[in-house]
Amino acid sequence: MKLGKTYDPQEYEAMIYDLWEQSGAFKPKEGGEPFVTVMPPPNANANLHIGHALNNSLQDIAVRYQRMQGKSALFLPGADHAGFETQVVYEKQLTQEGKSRFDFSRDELYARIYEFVQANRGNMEKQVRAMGASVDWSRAMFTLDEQVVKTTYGTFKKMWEDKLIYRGERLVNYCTFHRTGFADIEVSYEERTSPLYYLKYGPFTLATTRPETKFGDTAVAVHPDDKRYKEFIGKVITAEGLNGPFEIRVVADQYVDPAFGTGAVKITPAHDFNDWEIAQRHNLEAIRVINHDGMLNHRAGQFEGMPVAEARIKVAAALKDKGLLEKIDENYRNRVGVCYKCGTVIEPMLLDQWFIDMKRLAAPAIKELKRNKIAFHPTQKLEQTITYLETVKDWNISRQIAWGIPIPAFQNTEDPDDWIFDDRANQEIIELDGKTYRRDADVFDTWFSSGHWPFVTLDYPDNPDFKRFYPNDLMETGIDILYQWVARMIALGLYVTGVVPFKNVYLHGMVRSEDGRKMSKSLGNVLDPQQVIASHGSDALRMGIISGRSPGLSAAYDPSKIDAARNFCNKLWNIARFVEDTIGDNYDGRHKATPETPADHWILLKLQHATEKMTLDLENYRFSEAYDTLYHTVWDDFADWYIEASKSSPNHGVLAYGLETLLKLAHPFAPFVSETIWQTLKWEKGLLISSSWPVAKAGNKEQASVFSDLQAIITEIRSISRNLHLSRSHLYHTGSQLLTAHGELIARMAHLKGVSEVSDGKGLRLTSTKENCWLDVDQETARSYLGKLEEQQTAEGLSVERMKARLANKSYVSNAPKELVAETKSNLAASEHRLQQINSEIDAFAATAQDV
RNA sequence: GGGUGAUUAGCUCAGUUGGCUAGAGCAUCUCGUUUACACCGAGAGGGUCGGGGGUUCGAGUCCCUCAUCACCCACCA
Repeated sequence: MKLGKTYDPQEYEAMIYDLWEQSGAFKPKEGGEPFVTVMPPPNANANLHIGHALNNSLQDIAVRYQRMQGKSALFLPGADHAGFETQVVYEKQLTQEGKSRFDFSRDELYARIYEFVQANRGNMEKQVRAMGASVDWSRAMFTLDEQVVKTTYGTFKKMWEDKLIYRGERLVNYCTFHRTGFADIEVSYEERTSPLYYLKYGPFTLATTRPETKFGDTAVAVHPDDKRYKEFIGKVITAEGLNGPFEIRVVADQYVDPAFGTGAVKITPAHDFNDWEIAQRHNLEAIRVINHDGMLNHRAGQFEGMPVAEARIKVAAALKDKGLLEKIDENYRNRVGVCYKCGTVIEPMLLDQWFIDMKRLAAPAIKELKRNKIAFHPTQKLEQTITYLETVKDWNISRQIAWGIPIPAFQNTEDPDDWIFDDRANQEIIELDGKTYRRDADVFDTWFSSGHWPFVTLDYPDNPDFKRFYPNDLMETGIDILYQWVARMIALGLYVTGVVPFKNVYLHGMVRSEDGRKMSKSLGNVLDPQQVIASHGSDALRMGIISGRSPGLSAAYDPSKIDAARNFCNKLWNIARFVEDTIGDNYDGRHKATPETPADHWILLKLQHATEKMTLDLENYRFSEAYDTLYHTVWDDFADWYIEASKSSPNHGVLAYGLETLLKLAHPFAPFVSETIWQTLKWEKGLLISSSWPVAKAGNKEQASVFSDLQAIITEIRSISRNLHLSRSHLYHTGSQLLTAHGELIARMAHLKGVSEVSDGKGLRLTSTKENCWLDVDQETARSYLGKLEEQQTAEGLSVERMKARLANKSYVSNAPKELVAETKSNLAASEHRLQQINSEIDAFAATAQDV
């Protein structure tokens, strides 16, 4: 294969992915220690966003690395039916057609959404492929697959039997637009200005933001110690209302803050969470005033059929007319719960729902977490997860939507209290023991079933996959769903399987837009990964997106990093072109990477260090650091130094070995370009994806340090040349073996006319080396360098002073590690030598200055 | 109200257990077409690591404190 001048990802990526897939490399190999990670399932019918790109990249880097380490690596893909999310999308489409979900029965709606999802499926998987994810497609799982449903039902039944699940009428966060309840965690809050109305209630004045709920009031509450109201506690008082006088109880409760408003509060148990709590304590009736459509009901009399917001104003006005409204504080700020999808104000609504007793479910999980059974990256998130599980309230898992897994609970049509579990949930009506049961119309919260993901994907409990690959090694997902998903997976996984579901949790932060804002569809600043892949290639996206990123921290998307990564691919490409050109078509002695020159030793040592560093970083999930090492080893060490040096004396074995090593190190990060190049290596028959992680070959340290000396000389010459605007100067030395041996190399790399031996030095003496050598410049030109030399003299002098002071400090010498002290000593010696060189060079100038 | 994180070069960000002259990419300036690459090469400039205290031989890193920003949790009638 003749390689083009620049790497064109478009030309190779699809082909390479096919090659991998057809080779079976994505499947875990038989036997061996497993490494397992399951993909957080992207929405089946939506496009991947940049967060998925980050997620997939991190997981795939880990998997490819572990695969090359010889593990039986499994990256298991999936697709999410995404319950409510998808239904919302479908509802929008219905709206455009002038229809509403309420035009259909839940079963009809389910069928329609199913078709909708089927029609749009496949796109997402294509995009996962385009990102290079090395997933085992044969094990792909959809969150509505029979396996998932079956296992979820099994858990529901087990929890039912363990009394971890209960059905009850409770206040639930309810969106009157979508007409479904939510879990606490799904409600978002907005700070708003809400008028605070002061209502007259018999002897009380009480402050409320919700006068329209007064028809559901069943008490007035005061603080037990509030002297103002002592006489009323426990009494029933009479107050004037809109429709004449009414009676209401006065209760005392610690919850009431005497300092807020008037210290007296109306209690509406059916529409306020705190009031509900108080009602439980005082045995108060709960009267519904608001219907599921968000309208007031008959309880509100003349206001029946009015939406809440309108009723609020009208009720206040009516109260005012009757002289029952004392005042309105228009500037009151409070936080209002809203639906995270549509922004509709969440109404606390009394509903019969299924709840999970989270205290009991979470307790064993908390215990395991405290025993450090799961390593968190970043580590601080462990503590936060524990705190969350310790304080979490019971979890409402019923959703009044169509798109989801039906709840396998049936109610006796004759006896509302008679609920049974039955997994024939595909039927609406079942008969049992001569009785008729009707299925609960609701579906599960999608997070209830996705809480099973780490094992349901492995065909829990009987499939050998489960026994082999559970628990997972790595769960990688966004930090935004730590509680929503990760915490619940841990609790549910432990409950169902008896083992925590994964050993490591890696939480990536959010990818923000370039200007640092949140990326969102509504802001119109989302970035399509497909576009990045089209313009820069998949590898560039992978590396650019993980570069400089820390777990748990949000960071802006930086296109310059994608550019850099694209250029990096091209650098690799051209290294390959050079190496393959240099070693020629007949090369086949790849095992003889015998170092000869100092440069050979030096690059072997560099490759060894890079391998060690990257291995350590990848083992510890420090992706960005590993990439950084790769980048600079490839670019700075191999391309800029080794290749340039090898133009003087090419060592085919080391060049080939170096290229192979770099391709291996690069492969987890840049799988496409590395594999593409690998396929051009004549002596390699297999696939890079299936090859092994490099084993470091050590170079000789002393030989390597000779090359470091040469680098110092070359760098100094380049610097002086640039500073003095020299071009093609000459270097003289007085019998230096180093310079005699490597004159050609230095001349080439420092862009000199030549290097030659003389009996007496003249010109500008180099100060970075122990060798006696001079750049051939006239006194006039050399003198113009004096300023620079003096700067160096000052800096070097400071450095010497600092190190001397340090070594004079007895505490340092006795407390600091021995190696460090030794290093300081040798650095001091080197520094002193350099200073001496600089000093004598400056003195020489002074001498010649007097001559003039 | 409680909690967590962030504050490092013009911009976006690294910096693992405290270790000596704090890094990267991009941007800037100067030069350069020497048989891989202009998606390039060489050189250079740019930071009192948010402020103030403390611990230590040594602090970007640990402790205290203040400030600013971000996020999470609770949720105010």
